[in-house]
Parts: sequence; structure tokens; C-alpha cells
Amino acid sequence: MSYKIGELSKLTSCNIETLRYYEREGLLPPPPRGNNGYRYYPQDSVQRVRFILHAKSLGFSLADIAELLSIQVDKNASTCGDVKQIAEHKLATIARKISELKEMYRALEKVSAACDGSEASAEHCTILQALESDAARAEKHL
Amino acid sequence: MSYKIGELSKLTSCNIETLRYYEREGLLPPPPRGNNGYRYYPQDSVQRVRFILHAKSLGFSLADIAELLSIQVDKNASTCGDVKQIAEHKLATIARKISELKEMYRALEKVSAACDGSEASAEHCTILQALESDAARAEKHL
DNA sequence: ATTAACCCTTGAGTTAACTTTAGAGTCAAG
DNA sequence: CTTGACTCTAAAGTTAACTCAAGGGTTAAT
Ligand SMILES: [Zn+2]
Ligand SMILES: [Zn+2]
Ligand SMILES: [Zn+2]
Ligand SMILES: [Zn+2]
Repeated sequence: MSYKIGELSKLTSCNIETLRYYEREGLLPPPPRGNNGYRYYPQDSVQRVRFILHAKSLGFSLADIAELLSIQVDKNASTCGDVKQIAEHKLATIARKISELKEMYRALEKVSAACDGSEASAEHCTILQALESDAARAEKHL
Repeated sequence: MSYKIGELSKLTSCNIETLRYYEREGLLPPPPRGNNGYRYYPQDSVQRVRFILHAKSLGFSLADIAELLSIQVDKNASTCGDVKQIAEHKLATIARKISELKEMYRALEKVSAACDGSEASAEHCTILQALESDAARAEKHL
């Protein structure tokens, strides 16, 4: 019916101490405790933790994630408009990251494609030449 | 003909201390010094610094960036194949980040679209409901 | 010649996000 | 009923990536 911290840790591959840390930081709601003081996590904690870990792997800070997750806590204090605004701000952030990554991908891809990847010395490698002179081409738009 | 550190700092919006730090960390080649001990940066340092800053904003660690930039230093020690392999590993990393971000974007977009963004209390906001129960939908693929 | 704005180095301080340590209680198996 | 695997808290330690501070030369302008 519920998980002890070690179980949640295994299910999510998230270190036990990190789980307690996330609780301290307000990312995980404090779960009910048993008479022994143990944390007994409801099942959806697994999804919650995975969400945190994944958002993190996408470059969101814990503060970002807290904002995303805290929306639900502010419930009574906010309007639908407030909530939607936060969501859309996040969407814009994600979209910006995507387009910057794409831009960098294209630049690196182009540079990489020009090299034959042979076993010859890299002395005259086109990738190296590009990095030396042109690596910042991806920055053109700035 | 060359920039003093303060000029480079302004041109790149990169803190002076950070520039010296990048030099210590091997991300910026030590520039020639004047008789006064001042650093005199060649012009392409601007592009180099911007490349570092941008790669950073895309989630690359300084170690990642050092790898990207150091390719050019290893020149004689490596073959074209070695170089290309590093480039392609980076490409794969970027591609993975892009697809994960897209996935998260779609999930959040869907949740957000269901909310009308009205001035009514968020009590019954669909975004909140989704976050409560389903925020981790983006994780389905794991 | 003074002074404000630069530059130098070394070393310490900061923030985020953990991770480890220490000391102590709890539970399940043999 | 003891032993090993868990759990608890509070606090200190760690790593990456800066950032600041102290103390002292340099340069350009008034
Ligand atoms: Zn860019
Ligand atoms: Zn090559
Ligand atoms: Zn994913
Ligand atoms: Zn709503």
C-alpha cells in the first residue's frame, strides 16, 4: 500500500539521502510517518520522484521543478490564469532550449560531416580546423 | 589588435574573474602578456568565449566544453577517426537532450491547453489536476 | 603628480545539489 | 534475543562553477 524510503529509492534509482533532501527542499511532500518515525510514501510518490529526476536531466534546476510542482500547492491562492501563465513560461523556456540545441546540433553536424574519420593523423582534420577558426558559428544569431 | 581582459569581458558579457577562471581551467588558452603582466587577448577570443557561454547555456558542463575545445589541442596525438568519434558522441548527446525536451514540451503543452486561463479560482484548474495525478506522464517511456 | 580606472595574484567565500558521517532507534530472521 | 539490514536526525563535507577580497602594480587623464 505504501513504500518505505528504501523501496522508493530502489523503484526510482534515487538515493535515499536525496529523497530526504528533496523533502527538506519542498519537492516531495512530507509523507505520513509510522509510529516508528519511518516515512511511508503513497504509491504516486514513484511518479513524482521520476518527474523530478527527469526534469533535472533536462536541465531544470530544483527551483524550476519546485515551481512546476508547487503550482498544485498554491491552489486556493491562485487563479487559472496564474497557473496557466507559469505553465506557458515553462513552455517558452523549453522551446528556447530546444531551438538552441538544434542550432548547436546543426553547427556541429556540419563540421563533423566534413571529416572523413579516417585513420590518418588529425593534423589536417577539418573538424579541428573548424573548431580553431569557426567553432562559434553557432553563435552567429547572437 | 588585441583586447585587455576588461574589454573582452564587455564584449562577451563574461565576468572578468570568470575569464581568468576559464583560463585556469584550460578552457581559454593563456593569452600573451605585456611587459606589465596584462593579458592581451587575440581577437578570436571573443568567439571562443561566446562559444563557451553558449554551450554552457545549453547544459554542457565545463568538462564537456573542455573536451570539445581540447580536440584541437590534441591534434598531433589523434587521428581523424578519434576526432570524429568525439564529435559524434556530442551529437548523440545533443540529439538525446532535444528529444527529451520535446517530449516534456508535448506533455506540458497538452496539460496547459486544457486550461482556459480564466480569472476563476484555480481550485478546479485542469493543470493542477494534471500535475497532481499525471505530471509524470512524460515519463511513460522510461 | 595625483587620482580614478585598470590590471595582477593568491586565497577565501558562495550556491546548488547532493553525499557522508555519527549516533541512535526499529524490525525480521534464525 | 541477538544480529544484520533498515530507518531516523542533525550536521559536516563535497563538487562544479563561479565570485569576492586583500593587497599591490599600471595607465591615462587632469
Ligand atoms: Zn544561441
Ligand atoms: Zn578529420
Ligand atoms: Zn524521458
Ligand atoms: Zn486552469
